[in-house]
Amino acid sequence: MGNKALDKRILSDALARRLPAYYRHVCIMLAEGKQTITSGELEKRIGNTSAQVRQDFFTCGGVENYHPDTLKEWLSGLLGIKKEHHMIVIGAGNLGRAIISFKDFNSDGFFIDAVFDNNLMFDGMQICGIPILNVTSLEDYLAANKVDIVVITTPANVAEEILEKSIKGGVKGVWNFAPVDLRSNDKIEVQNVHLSDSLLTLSFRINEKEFWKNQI
Amino acid sequence: MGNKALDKRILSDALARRLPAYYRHVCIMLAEGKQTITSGELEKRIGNTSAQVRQDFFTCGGVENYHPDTLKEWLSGLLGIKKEHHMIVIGAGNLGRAIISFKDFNSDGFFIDAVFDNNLMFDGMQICGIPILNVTSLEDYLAANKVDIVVITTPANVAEEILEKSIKGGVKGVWNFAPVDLRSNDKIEVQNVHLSDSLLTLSFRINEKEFWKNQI
DNA sequence: ACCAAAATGTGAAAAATGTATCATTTTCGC
DNA sequence: GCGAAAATGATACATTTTTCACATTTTGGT
Repeated sequence: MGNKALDKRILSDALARRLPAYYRHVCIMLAEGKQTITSGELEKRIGNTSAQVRQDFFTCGGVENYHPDTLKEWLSGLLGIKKEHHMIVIGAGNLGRAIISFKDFNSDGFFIDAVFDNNLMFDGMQICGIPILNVTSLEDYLAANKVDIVVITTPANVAEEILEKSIKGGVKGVWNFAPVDLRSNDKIEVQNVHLSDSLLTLSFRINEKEFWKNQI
Repeated sequence: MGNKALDKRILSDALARRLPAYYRHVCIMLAEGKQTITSGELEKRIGNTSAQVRQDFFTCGGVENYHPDTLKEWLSGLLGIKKEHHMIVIGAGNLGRAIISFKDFNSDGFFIDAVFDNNLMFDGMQICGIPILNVTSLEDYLAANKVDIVVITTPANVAEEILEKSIKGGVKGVWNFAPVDLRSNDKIEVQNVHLSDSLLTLSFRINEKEFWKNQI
């Protein structure tokens, strides 16, 4: 067989970041009514080479054929989209509300069941039909309900504490927007987003480009 | 000299993504009143090895010393933080509002001057003191005002069009939150964020972990 | 001021990632 | 249904990225 997926156990971050893009473009092509998808077509749309697309698919165990439905099904399986994911959001600020109002996820089986905040003012209120609960009840909630993913949109100083409680509550993953670097471990997966960092990376690229223009 | 920064011209994405984290942690340490920073301390806080920190600094041309102020100053220079950056946001939806209400950037010289939307209902309104303008006036605005960075929080189908107008308007960078893969070129730098992709990557990691648990 | 301990800068080795190649398979027009 | 053209799967190769090793420099205690 010689397939890397079977002995490596953990696929590279680079690949893990490309997979959702493959899924996204396959869904678009499916919606466009395309009958066939080729690695060359994915190359054009996504920007990486067709060889890389094929290599990625190979690394992931290979797909039966390149029909849009097959590909979507196969990628769904890899990404865990077939299952339902129950999420809660910690922090009812602007970012929290923005994430709740995103409708994109729902079609892929991601559901937000509750929002938690420490501001008593919110008590009993709802956002987009989702109840806002007091964060003091978080542990009880986790004990009583199945929660797969916790979304952290709190300030930095409480993020670590939320992570601890999530682990104790048997949560599988944390989607962290607080500006701290939470770490994955064998109990929980963490995805740090760091919006500010991303803006600084952009600023860096702009700066770098101008620097080289001046050098010539 | 043999310093890579001088002949490579473009630093790797991996490094470009780490730089903001260095900056963030140096700022925290500075606020904590630390007198000295070591590569080992950055290792503990960020998670990558001290060797990588040193290698990264070396690749970027090297820093005079590891005093917090020097480091912050040096990283600021690399990231282009010393200059003022004028930004506008396209799309006054939830995400747009969330970004506008972020106060984190301002301290680093990033200012949001205006918001654009195609919904006439918003005309004349403000968000956090920032005026909402009609998107039809975007081109005129770009011609009349210095805009460094355009933030796209629109639906996917208009993102490409906004990019074109940004290029024509002399904008240096685009921070794109629409679920399309806009590309950088020699006229403009693009940073795609793709929140949904990041959630799917998390889902993939959770799924992958469970898969291997079942295999043993 | 001196010595020991710790930290840095740098080149080179090792590991990881991406690209190119090509035999085999599939598709498509006739 | 046949043959040319195109696309894939898998290996080999090249490049990039990370880690290692260690001479040199800096720090901190006595």
